[in-house]
Amino acid sequence: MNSSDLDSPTRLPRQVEFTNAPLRLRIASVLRDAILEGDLRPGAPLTETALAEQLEVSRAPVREAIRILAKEGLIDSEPYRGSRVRTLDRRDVEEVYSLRGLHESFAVERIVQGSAPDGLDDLTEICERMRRHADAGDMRAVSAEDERFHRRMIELADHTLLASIWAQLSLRVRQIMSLRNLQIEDPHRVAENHVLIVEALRSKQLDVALERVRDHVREGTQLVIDGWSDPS
Amino acid sequence: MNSSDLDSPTRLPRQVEFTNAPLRLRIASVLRDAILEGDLRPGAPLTETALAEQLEVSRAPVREAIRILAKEGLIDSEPYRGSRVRTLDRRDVEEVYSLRGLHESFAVERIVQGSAPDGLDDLTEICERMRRHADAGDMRAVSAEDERFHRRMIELADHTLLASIWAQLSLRVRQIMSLRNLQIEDPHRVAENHVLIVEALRSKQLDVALERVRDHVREGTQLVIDGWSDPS
DNA sequence: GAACCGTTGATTGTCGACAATCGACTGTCA
DNA sequence: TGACAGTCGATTGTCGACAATCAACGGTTC
Repeated sequence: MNSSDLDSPTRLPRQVEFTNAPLRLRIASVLRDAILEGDLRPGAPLTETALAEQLEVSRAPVREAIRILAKEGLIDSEPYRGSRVRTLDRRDVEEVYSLRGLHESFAVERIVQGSAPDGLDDLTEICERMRRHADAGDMRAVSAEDERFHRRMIELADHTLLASIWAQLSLRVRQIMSLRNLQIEDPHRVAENHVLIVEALRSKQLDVALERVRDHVREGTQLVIDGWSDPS
Repeated sequence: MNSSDLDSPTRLPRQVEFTNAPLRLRIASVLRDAILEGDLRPGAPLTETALAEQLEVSRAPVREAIRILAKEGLIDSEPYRGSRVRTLDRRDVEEVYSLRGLHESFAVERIVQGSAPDGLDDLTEICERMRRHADAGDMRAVSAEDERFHRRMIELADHTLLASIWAQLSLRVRQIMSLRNLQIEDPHRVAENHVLIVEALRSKQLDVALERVRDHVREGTQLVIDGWSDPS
């Protein structure tokens, strides 16, 4: 398997540290990226044989990679029937975002209760970078920092199981983001929202922090849902 | 693969409908039960070759079964190093139960908001059975109904993603239950607690319902944590 | 024409063999 | 003695071939 398979243009330069990880993980990574970037559209069939040929590996690791992604919720598999990229309807979007809100709220509670005041500095840093990118009009970079912000926030909750569930949700969120039609969000407003959350966390105002996180998620949900077109 | 493998005494009579499901699922089921019943203790190594021989199948489906259980959080796998039944320390227990509380609370919110008033009858039925078993002193049956109660409650929240995450948590809870040293819970009290929850749901008193669910989970947590001995 | 029933092609499921990796062991050398 | 390189055994990783399964197709029968 050599890179630049599965997709003609640029792909898979990052994460070269995978060099001698098990093949299944590398393949899973390739497929995951393809799905999250929207190169593999929902409903697209993933047949083991075809993928194995394209990637020039045997079916075994491809098969395992597909299973991995199935467990991550990015792929639907049916015994003896094959696998397809999972399709997302409005209900799926609502479910993902509602649970996202739930878990972020939980994280906020734990952060306010717990100590770890220095970890908040990381969040502030991310906010600053986000604002700089917003000034530069680099929406892509803003999104990247956005994701980093929330992941770091979850980490600060110091809860392994929460983090692992969050990781799954986060994948789904990314898939949704890659599919939504329009992304008309004011980057400066986004950056400001995050600053407000950090401030509330820092001053340990639980209610305020919860309110702001919920607003933030609600806002994102609304934006995505509004522009959503179901695969009907 | 014939049943009564992997464990000399009685096992695997239930779920015969699996007859021609893929082998990996049947194997996963066998292993899952073994772990959940405590037959496979935490830390026990699971080597593909050995299991394949014991079960008289090839390594491929065993391998996939192990992967399935790894994703379910019952097994720890390390590349090239092998797999072991996951060990649980006090922190794991706290994490599992805290998330359990979070998700049940979320379910309660949705049930109170949503319609589905007839689904609550199921819960009432389960409570009645639970009480009967409590009268008969059949603690095992009470536990079974307990689990059924909570699963049904989650279903009533009508949230697919929640249900799937809950299923994972539920497995962990069962593993914990199978390992805890003592189970000194008054069955009648347990039954009564569940009745109270249903009443609050029926009258749509969100705050009351939430409080009761949280108390219920907190009670269970305390009971388990107190009798917990870390693998040190 | 509709229900039934093999056939067929595509796909996944299962298998046994071989390769790659890792940790532990061992023997050497300073 | 202690550090280091090489070897060895155990285990997982990968492979290609064959078997099982399923849906769709087409022919047969009534």
